[in-house]
Amino acid sequence: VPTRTGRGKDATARKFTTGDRRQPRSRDDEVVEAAIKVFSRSGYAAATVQDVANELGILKGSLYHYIETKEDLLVWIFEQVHADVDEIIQEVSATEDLDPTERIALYVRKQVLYNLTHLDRISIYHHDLDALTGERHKQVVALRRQHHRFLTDLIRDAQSKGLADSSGDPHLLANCVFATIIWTYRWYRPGGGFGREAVADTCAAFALNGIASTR
Amino acid sequence: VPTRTGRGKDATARKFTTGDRRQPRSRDDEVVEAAIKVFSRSGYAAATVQDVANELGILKGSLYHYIETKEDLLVWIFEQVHADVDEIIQEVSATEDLDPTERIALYVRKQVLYNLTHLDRISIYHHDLDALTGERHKQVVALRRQHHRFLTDLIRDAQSKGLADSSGDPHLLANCVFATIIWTYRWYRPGGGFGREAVADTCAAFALNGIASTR
Amino acid sequence: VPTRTGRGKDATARKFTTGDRRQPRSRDDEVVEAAIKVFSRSGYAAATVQDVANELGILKGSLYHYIETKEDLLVWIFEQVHADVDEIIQEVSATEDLDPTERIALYVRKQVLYNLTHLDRISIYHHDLDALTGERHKQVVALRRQHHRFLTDLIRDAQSKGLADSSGDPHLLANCVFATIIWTYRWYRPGGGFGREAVADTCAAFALNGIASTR
Amino acid sequence: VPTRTGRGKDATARKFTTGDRRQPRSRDDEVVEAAIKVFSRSGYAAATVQDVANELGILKGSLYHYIETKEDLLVWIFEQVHADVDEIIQEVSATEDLDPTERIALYVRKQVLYNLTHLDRISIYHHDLDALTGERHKQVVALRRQHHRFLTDLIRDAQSKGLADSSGDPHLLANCVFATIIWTYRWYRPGGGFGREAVADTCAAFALNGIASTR
DNA sequence: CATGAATGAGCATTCATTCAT
DNA sequence: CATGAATGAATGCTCATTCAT
Repeated sequence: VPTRTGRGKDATARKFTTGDRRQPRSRDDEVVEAAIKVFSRSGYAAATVQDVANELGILKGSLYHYIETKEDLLVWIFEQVHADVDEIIQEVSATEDLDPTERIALYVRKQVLYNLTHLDRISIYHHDLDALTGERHKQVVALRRQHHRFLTDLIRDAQSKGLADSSGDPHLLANCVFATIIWTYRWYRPGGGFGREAVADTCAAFALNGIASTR
Repeated sequence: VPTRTGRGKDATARKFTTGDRRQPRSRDDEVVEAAIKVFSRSGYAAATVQDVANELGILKGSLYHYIETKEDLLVWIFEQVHADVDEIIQEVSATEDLDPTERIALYVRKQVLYNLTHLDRISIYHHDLDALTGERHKQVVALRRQHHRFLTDLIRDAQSKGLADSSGDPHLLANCVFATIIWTYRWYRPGGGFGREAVADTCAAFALNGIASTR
Repeated sequence: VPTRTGRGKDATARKFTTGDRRQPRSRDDEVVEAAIKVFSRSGYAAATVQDVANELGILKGSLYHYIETKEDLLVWIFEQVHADVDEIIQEVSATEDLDPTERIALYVRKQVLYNLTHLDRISIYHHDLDALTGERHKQVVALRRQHHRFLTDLIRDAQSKGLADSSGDPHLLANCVFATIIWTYRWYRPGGGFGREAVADTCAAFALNGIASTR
Repeated sequence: VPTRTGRGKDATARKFTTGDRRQPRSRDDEVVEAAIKVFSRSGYAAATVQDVANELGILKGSLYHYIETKEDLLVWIFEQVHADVDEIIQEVSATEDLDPTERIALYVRKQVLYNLTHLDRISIYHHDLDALTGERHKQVVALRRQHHRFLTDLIRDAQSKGLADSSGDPHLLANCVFATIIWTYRWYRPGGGFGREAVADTCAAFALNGIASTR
């Protein structure tokens, strides 16, 4: 396992065109998009820099005008997903007049919808974390811990308000809810008979019930 | 294209010492064990045959006395896990006097316990399926579909008996239950404060509630 | 079986600088030339890709910029020889006012001269045919059959015109003539006392006499 | 190309059961026979010791009870062929009342018949000479030079007696005659329509005519 | 920006050979 | 004699990365 002393090509953090904001699509964006397509197909380890270059219609050597290492591509994908996922958490936090369970349901729905709409990114995000090395890996783990805490707090809140069964440990339950959200990337097939909304609803209901108080 | 024209190493299928049966540990078993250790650490793609050989304390070339391809190691791991997992399903099926939800709870508990006890194998089993090629891949996918069907049938049964909420599609719910079971391999850390039994109980309760009829 | 799924290096067939046409020598040509030198020394099977790279003064890995497989080198050599040999046949066919035996003599002379001038290529061409696999092998065999037929027809023609002994089967005699032509690569040593022209003359006379009507 | 300092396993030269002499078939003979079968199929370089062991129905390691190196197998094959070929020359020399051309014809016939009857050995003998290393290689080359001289002398004799065209150099003509004899191993297919005798006759006639005086 | 030749380290796999049992 | 596990060197091939043009 190589060690990599993250000395980014650009001191300033890259700002990717994310989500819906329409901007003139930069070449950097296309590069990440190509990497997403390729890595989601074969996995980061099995994918080659050549594959990404092919997807872009340029030569392997030319790709190195945009990246310094193959891992850069992975890092940028993670950054992009993180930006999107953070935004979801912000939106859920900003919504007013919700009790904890309603907030959890909203979170699950939104996150599942995002996952189903960005299956490729999310596959990489959850499948290839361990391909990140050194500092990069630590950073992502730290961020995920934050997400975990966000959900754990909501669950604890729900429990204390009697809206959720208090016999389960909030950490364990949070993991179960995350399982419900995340695992979708492994089984959902677009155009396979289930609409995204239906899946999001079912997952939200399942998770909600899962932690529900069984009065 | 000449590759792989018979002269197989052993026509008869290998029988691995699986589960609890204590037998004189064969070298083949040690090989698989080493592969499990190595692959679970770095992933199949990133792991090298050299790594496995090192783990065994032999040379890379010597390992080829036991295998024909690196993929063989993966296949054998899958076979072993499959044997174990099939057995769980058999046991759950053979248990008498259970209503569908009780049976689901038993299945979740048993399977989660197995996963937590064999985190390494299970990581590989769920992480590196796509590294299998051709016929092997198809076979595993087919077997998993059987497992999916086993659970789907139980859920449908529970719904028709009023033991589960009928508003969710059994297929989607089965995926959610599997998520709960499987995802444990990604977050559970042995010795991290939660006992296996506690986790199994929580997961089973979560899954049960998840599909339960709530009123 | 995944091997070789397209993404070929170059869809268009390579055109090698063959025979006398003097052109700016392309790197591809140098690669083939190096392969010829190496393979003719030790035989295709015993030669290593490393050897060819050494001959070129580059690293083994660099050679793979030009080839996809070691076999490619062999194929290109065969293509080159075939182009040359076909041309000889064309020239012999195009020559006017020759009776069959004169045409045979011309063919033997030309072909022997070519062989002696390109001993290295021809050694490979006749020694390592069986190293070609699959379709490639079939193609070469088919082409050789054409050459065989060309000569057989000439012999038959000569026999029917009373210019050759009719008691010998044309196929067998063609093989004997080919033996005379081809085997030169095994015994001729440049600078060994015999000039190419002298050898060509002797071979032509030997072959001609060999099939000639003796009375 | 490795260098091998021939320290034979047995100081005394091995005596193989050759030709028709019926003796209790020793295990050594079987080993050589197996090697002949295998090497003639795939060539010495491409054949593996394992292949030979398989052919014998024993394990690779066991084969090393009979040989010291893979090359031993090749050497023994060469020894066997040489014994046979020498015998042919002895017989031709011993035949009385023959003029030089008759003697040449007899030699060609006998040798071609031998080749066609032992295609496998002969293929190896003529194809894999260069796989022999060091002293062994030199010895074989020396022996072949003797054979060449035997034929050259006959041709010179015939020329001086006016039985052959004197315009061709005896050395070159000898090579042409050898070509006719040897090349059969490359084109003759048993059961392919031509009987061995017919081929031998044609070759002898071709060679005879080839050197004949064209008065 | 892009090209494409070159690097060099690494990888899966093969195989002749050895040797304790 | 035979086995089969082990060796160790080599081989074909891949690929991330560099760089002169």
